Amino acid sequence: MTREILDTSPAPNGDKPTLRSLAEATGFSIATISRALADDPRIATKTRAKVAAAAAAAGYVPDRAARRLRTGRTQVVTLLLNTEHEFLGFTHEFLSGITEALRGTGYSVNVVPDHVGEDRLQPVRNILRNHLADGILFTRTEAFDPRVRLLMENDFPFVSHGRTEFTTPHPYVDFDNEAFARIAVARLVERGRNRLSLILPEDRFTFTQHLRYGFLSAAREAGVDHEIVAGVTLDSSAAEIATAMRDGRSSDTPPDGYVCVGEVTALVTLSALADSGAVLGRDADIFAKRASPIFDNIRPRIETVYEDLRETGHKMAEMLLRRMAGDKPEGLTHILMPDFERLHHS
Amino acid sequence: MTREILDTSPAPNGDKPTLRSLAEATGFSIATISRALADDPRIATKTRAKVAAAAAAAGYVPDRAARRLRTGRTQVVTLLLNTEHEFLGFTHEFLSGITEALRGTGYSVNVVPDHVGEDRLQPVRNILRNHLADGILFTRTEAFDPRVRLLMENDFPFVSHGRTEFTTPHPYVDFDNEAFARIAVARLVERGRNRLSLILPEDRFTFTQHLRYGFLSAAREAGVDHEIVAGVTLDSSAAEIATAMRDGRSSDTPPDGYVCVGEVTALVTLSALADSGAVLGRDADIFAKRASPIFDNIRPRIETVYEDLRETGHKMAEMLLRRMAGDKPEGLTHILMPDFERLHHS
DNA sequence: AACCGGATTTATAACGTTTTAATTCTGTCA
DNA sequence: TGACAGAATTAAAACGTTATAAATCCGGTT
Repeated sequence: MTREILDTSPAPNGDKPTLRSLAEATGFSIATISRALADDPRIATKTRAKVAAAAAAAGYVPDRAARRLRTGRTQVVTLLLNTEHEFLGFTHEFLSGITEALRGTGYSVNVVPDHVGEDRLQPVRNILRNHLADGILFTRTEAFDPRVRLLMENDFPFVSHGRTEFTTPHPYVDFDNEAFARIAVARLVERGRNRLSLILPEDRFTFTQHLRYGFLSAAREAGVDHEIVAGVTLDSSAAEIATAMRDGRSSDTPPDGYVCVGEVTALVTLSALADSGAVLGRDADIFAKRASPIFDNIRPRIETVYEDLRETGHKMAEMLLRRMAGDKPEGLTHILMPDFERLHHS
Repeated sequence: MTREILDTSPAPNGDKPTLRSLAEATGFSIATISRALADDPRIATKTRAKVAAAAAAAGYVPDRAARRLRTGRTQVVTLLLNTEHEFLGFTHEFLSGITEALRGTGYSVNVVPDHVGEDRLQPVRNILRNHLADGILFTRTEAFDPRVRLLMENDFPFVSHGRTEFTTPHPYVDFDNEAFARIAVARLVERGRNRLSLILPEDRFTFTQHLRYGFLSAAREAGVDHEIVAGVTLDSSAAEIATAMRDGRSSDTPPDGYVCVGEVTALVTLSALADSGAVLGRDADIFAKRASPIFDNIRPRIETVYEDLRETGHKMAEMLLRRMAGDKPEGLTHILMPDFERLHHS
């Protein structure tokens, strides 16, 4: 009878160690146990040691729900992840970097889809309103990204992948896309190319401007012809990009140097060249940015530079940890440089 | 004075609607509000309507921490994700499928790294012990996967990507790798190839056995020579695979038909062929499985079949939802077939 | 010997839910 | 008129934590 009544407690409990069970085991009160585990100096050192031992013996782990309810802290980091387009391998490397940095910190990663076409603010509002996370990471940052504005207004910890043009500083990790574009132009010009072509991402993203500026100014400085392909972006389908490429090839003066910001674009360019009878190295050259090792095995070989997304994710998560711990946003920025070395990434 | 004391509540609250605030607003008790929102038939229909209206007006959303503490349900699904190796695009497509299926269900995805080299059981134990999720998804399933055993013992909801050889049924989604291997062999043989070669994943994974069986039996039936490359697996570094490939090419009777289970292997094979002076279509052919659209733009073209990982993730999440809702594991299995159609995946 | 102050400890009230057991309302029937 | 069953509501406890405010303890003074 009695056991039936007791049995109705919501969590079967079993024997999960809790502050209460530790209190009973050690003879101290729940409050003392709690403080001792937090290493509160008001608790006698000897007591703290005893409690720590008991906790270890019982394998005590604080209940996240209870702590969260009481403190309002979730111990969760949300990643707003674009699930439409991907830079090959982006998601994998990026996410791996994040989980790696968060390992052992007690924080876990929560993935929420971010659709560029829809309202990008909605998931953020949801997180803010219901305190669904202690911090946010996101990608594909826009020049005046509304998410950045909203999060700054609420003084909510976040790190963006990519800069913005807001004057107030905020934590970010970015790749130096301007430097990439300049390097790409320089290398192609060195090879004697003088009609350069570039396909940009959508205008809204900040890095699009960096790429444009780097490409245009380097090309002007070098005094070579150059074009930014119209009507198509990095996120266009492979088929659309292929069509645009073919159109370009059939011009009287087709480009002879291609700067490719993504792997898909690079492959499409490569196949468009092959399909139009042009020979790489003779009729044109390609310089591409890549995030995965596959280009080591693409033939003909093309020159590439590596964007380390694992490192990017790692750095972003580290910064977010600091920000959540209360650090001021000021110093928390990092810019990764194009990497020439990483040629034989396993 | 008084306001200072009131101000010490841990969550600033602000004006976040809660059961209590709804109770005050409507004049009903907290218990009634709770039941009304759950559509409990014991509450008068009129009352339920009033409460629903008030909740909607206030934009009430139940507090996850409180509900979790009370009920023990987390509303979280954990994905054990391999962060070492990746099938190109695997993570992105798979994760997208999962989040898509979970959209609007109130469940969120939590990503926890799974290192095949280390103890794969540890994250699972952690989740079970501390009730960190209501369900688990994982990949790279082994024939007698200890995670499956542990989860079944605890009657904890999960869906594996890949089958096991346990006799007790459990939910899974798998790709028909045996069919893939048979098709690959058949196509290569049709093209007149009679010395086939295959690089397998590590032996521990169930799908390795399916691939092996499909390959060996199809090759025997067709009466062609065949080999499974020794000393190297799908997860070996590109460099190691390349070396093995080159060794194979320099034999007296090099293979003339390659079955490639992953994209990296296919690209390495392609580059090894090119580097050794062999011409695709004349000296050898490749048949590959792919999970991303890039092969449309690889030249020379190779024949491929598509494994839809977005669909895989979607199905797995759907099944997990059913399982968490209490469905029996019996019917919850699904096997995806190799897809020939998906040639121009955007 | 009573007392004081700093060092330790503890009772207790939240945090926002769900749910058991009890209570209050209805209208009906004797 | 009063009792009563059924419908509708509610008080209160609990989930496991943290933190406020109050209560003990102890050695050293007066």
